[in-house]
Amino acid sequence: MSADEFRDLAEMFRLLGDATRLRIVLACTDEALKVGAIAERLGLSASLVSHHLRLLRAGRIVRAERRGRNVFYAAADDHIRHVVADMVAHVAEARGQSAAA
Amino acid sequence: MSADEFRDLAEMFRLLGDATRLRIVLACTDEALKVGAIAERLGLSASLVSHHLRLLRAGRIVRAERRGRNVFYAAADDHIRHVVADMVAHVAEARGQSAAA
DNA sequence: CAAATATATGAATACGTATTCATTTATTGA
DNA sequence: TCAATAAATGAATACGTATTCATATATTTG
Repeated sequence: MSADEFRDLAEMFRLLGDATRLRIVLACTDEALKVGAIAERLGLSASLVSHHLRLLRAGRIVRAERRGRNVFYAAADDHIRHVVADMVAHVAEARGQSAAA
Repeated sequence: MSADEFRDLAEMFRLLGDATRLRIVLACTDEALKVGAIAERLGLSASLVSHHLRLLRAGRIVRAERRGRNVFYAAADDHIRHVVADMVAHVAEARGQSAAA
């Protein structure tokens, strides 16, 4: 693995490792949502959501698309969706197998 | 996904999201290594490695086995190995496809 | 253009935590 | 038991960053 790949890998884990950001990512994995909708759905301020979305976009975990005065966010690509789904599955399996936290 | 699963998921990402810890995990994914060997290989103090290993062990990402005065660490199970390998592959693919950071 | 709405941004702060250093606890061998 | 080696631990610190608040920018509508 190259140094660049390692950097990307650590960065991706880091971005997903914050509970608020992870909730945001999970919220817009299946459907594109506008900032306000994410904020409302998760009970967060639009400002906070926007700040996190900027980081997620910079890390190419989500992509943004402007439609009128709204900006819709969604998982950046199938890789992201796949990775997140895999991790969810793995955690579920691991829990099923060998007990709790 | 249950609240417990979500907690585990975020915690796992968080633990892997630190570059030093990620290096440690990658170092002992394929073979069990003693603390000193990890430290030497990565150019880190044994103390720092030990601190990180404690967190990784608590998060059930690595497991420890004492042999004499050494303690060997390795990836906790096949789930962890699989997850890490998947992420590495995904990052490599993503880079191959759509450019740089 | 002015008002309204949605999002983004900058600065400030509060909080967590990675790292270091000093010390302590195991474990082995003399 | 004593010395030596390996690992773990606690406290202190330095650093990053999540969150909030105030403000700015874009976009549509009257």
